[in-house]
Amino acid sequence: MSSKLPRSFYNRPTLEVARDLLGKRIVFKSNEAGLSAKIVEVEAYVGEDDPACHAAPGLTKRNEVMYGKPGFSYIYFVYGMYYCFNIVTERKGFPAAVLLRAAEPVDGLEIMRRRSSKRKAETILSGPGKFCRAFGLTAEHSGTDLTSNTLYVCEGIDQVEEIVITTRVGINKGVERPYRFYLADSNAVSGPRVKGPRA
DNA sequence: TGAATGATGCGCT
DNA sequence: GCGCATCATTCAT
Repeated sequence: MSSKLPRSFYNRPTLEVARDLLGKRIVFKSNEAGLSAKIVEVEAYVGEDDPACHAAPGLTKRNEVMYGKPGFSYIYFVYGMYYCFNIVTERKGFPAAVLLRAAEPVDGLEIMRRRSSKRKAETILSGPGKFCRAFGLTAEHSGTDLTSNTLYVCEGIDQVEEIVITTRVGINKGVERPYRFYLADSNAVSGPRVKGPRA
């Protein structure tokens, strides 16, 4: 078992945390399964001044986790059927988080495949809704401490190579901000690619 | 291979 | 009511 990231990792500027999460491994242990995956695509949502951030309207019941301590999960329900998994960043009181958009299966592929409508490994976790469905994460898991032993991030296995920085996907406000990060050589990235060869 | 669209429910004005 | 940090399916090219 490799080393779990400490809370200090998350208590930093959100754009740095987002970039540094690429290549790391997300781990979820439940009664049903032990799952893990390599993070290949993320987006940053940074404070009340970021119009696309859920904290833009100020503190509400829904977004209160983002105002709390860094290193906790923020999971919300969207479009009537999907969940999105985020990691809270920066100091308590400053609302910011990193959305996990895509990953590559490492452990528990068969269990993820059973929960997915997809067959190929590289498509099972290629999207924020698909990631939560295959991992079995729901609103029940929002507010979980990522320094716990059930849900956490640990050091990556492979060396991180080229990182692409571009604009976020699926939003209508704050579209110009370059807050999306992905690994250029991954075939599991969900959204549009800025450049590069086709898979 | 890409554009359009329906599914489906919650939070907030 | 409307909009939403989505996805799978359907239809067109």
